[in-house]
Amino acid sequence: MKKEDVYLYLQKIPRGKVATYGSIAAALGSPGAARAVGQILHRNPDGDLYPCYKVVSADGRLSEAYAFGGMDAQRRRLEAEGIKISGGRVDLKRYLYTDAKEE
DNA sequence: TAGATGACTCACA
DNA sequence: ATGTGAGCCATCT
Repeated sequence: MKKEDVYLYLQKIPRGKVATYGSIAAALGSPGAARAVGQILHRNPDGDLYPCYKVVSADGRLSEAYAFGGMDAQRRRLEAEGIKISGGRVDLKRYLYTDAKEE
């Protein structure tokens, strides 16, 4: 799994949808590499170029350590796409996107 | 090159 | 519901 793949995957997520660290890792062929995805996003070179705000935890929770303004900025971006945030979480049942690559 | 770290996730108590 | 322990992978020291 390469960080480029993660960046590409992020750009493939349609507007109004989100993905979890685990789903991304799995879609890239490395289920269980959720941490690697986290690291890649953490070392993200350009948060404005890659929609890392569309990535949430397996429970739909946002990241407290979001590198570009924190969970607050992340929530605003998600809501801007029509995604409702309830209690700091999103409805994965409605917004989770998993139809990208599947190798 | 080896060891430690972390935007994770799952299982169990 | 909360706390702990283990597995996973890319990057940093």
